[in-house]
Amino acid sequence: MIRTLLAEDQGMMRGALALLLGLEDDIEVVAQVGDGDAIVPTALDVRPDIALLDIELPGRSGLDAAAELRTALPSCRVLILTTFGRPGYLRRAMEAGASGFLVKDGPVEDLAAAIRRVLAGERVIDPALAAAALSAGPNPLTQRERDVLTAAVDGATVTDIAARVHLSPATVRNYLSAAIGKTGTRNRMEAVRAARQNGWL
Amino acid sequence: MIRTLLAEDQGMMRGALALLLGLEDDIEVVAQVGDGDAIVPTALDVRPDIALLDIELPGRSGLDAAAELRTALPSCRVLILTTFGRPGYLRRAMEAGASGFLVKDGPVEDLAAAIRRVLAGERVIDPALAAAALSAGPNPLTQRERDVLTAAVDGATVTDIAARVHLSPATVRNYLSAAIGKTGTRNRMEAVRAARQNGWL
DNA sequence: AACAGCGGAGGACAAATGTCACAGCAACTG
DNA sequence: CAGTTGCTGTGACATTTGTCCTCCGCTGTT
Repeated sequence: MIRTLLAEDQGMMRGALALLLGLEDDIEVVAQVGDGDAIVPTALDVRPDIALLDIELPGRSGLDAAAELRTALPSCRVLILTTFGRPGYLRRAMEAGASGFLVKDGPVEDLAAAIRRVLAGERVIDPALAAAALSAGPNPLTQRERDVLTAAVDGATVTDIAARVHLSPATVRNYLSAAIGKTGTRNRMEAVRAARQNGWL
Repeated sequence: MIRTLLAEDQGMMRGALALLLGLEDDIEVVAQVGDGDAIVPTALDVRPDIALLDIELPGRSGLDAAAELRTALPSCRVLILTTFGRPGYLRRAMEAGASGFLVKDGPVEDLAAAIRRVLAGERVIDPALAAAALSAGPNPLTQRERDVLTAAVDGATVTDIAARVHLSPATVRNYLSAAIGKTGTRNRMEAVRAARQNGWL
C-alpha cells in the first residue's frame, strides 16, 4: 500500500484527487492538507511514502516544504503537482530534491501512474517542460531583485516597496531598473509578469 | 439520470470531476469540453440537463457561454463552478441566467448536491458570497474604462493601449485616470487588481 | 432651437518612474 | 593579495504617468 500525503489548497480539487487515488488498489491517502505550513508536521506525524504537493499554497510554498521534507523525512518522495509548468518552478523543484513534476493540465490517469513510477525510483518529468527549463537558463535575478519585484506585484509605489523591504527608495528604483533590464522588459509590470511566467519569484 | 456537460480547462480537474460525478447513481457526464467556444455547439449536440461551467476558460468565457445557452438551449440549467468567488462574477452569472454559483474551495460533496438542487428548481448560491456581491454594488466602470483597463493588465504603456483600443493616447490616460478614481486606487496596477478582484473585467 | 450628456481629444502641470554614473562596503574567489 | 560580485546608497536627468480643465461633435430630449 502506497501511503500518500496530499497538499492542495482548492478544496474541491483536493477532495476529488483524494477520492480518485483512494479508488486505486495500491494507493492510500493517509493525510490531506490545504496549507503549506502544515505539510512537514503532518508528514512527520503520518510518515507517508510519497507527498503530492501543490506549489502555490497559503503559508509556505510547496517547493519550500519539499526542501524541508528532504532532510526532515528522507524516506518520503516528493511529487510536485502544479497548475503552472513554469521553467523556474521545475528547476527549483529539482533543486529541492523532488522526484517528479506534474502539471494539472494532463489527464488524471497520469497521476496514479506517476506515483507508482516515482515509488519505483524513477523521475517523472514532462520532457517538453524539461527542455523549456533548460533552454530558459537559470534565474538571472538576485535575491534583492526578487524581493523588490515581489513587493511590487500589487501595484505598490516605490515608497511602499522601500518601506516593506527596508531599503531606501533610491535603492529600490535601482533594483527595479536592474530587474527590468534583466527580464528584457519596459517597466515594472512587464518585469513582474515575465518573472512570474518563468517561475523566478 | 441527470445528463451533465462539464466545461473546465484543467485536464486533471476535469477528469477528476467527471469520474467523481460518474460514481453517483443518478448523474451521467455526457460531454466534457476544455474550451469555452465548444460549450454551446456541444450542448446543442448532446442536449444535457445541466451544464457545469468554469468561468475562466480559453476561448469564450463560461459567463458568455451561459448567456448564450440560455437562449440556444433553454431546457439546460447552468451551474457556474469557479475558482474565484468574485462579487462581479456572481452578479454576471445571475444576469446570464445561471441557476447556481459554486466556488471550487468547498468540499466535493457539495457538487453533486448542488446539481440535484439546481435540477429540482432551486438556486444554489453561497450566502456569504451573495452578501458580498450585493454590498459591493454594481460594476462602476464604463465599457471604455473596462477596455482600457483590460488592455493595461500586462504592463502595456499608454501608447500600446491606445493602439490596441484605437484611441488617442490622451484619451487613454483620461480613461485610466477615471478608472483609478472609481476604484479608489493610486495607479493602473492597483486599479487592474481591484477591478479583477471584483470581477469587473 | 436650446439643452444636457457623453465619448473623444488636447494642453498643462506635478508627481512618479526608469536610467545612468558613481561610490562605499562586505564577501567570496583566484 | 587583487579582482569580482552583490548590496546599499546618491544625485541628476529624461520620460511616463496621473490629474484637471477645456473643447468639439454627436445624440437624444424637452
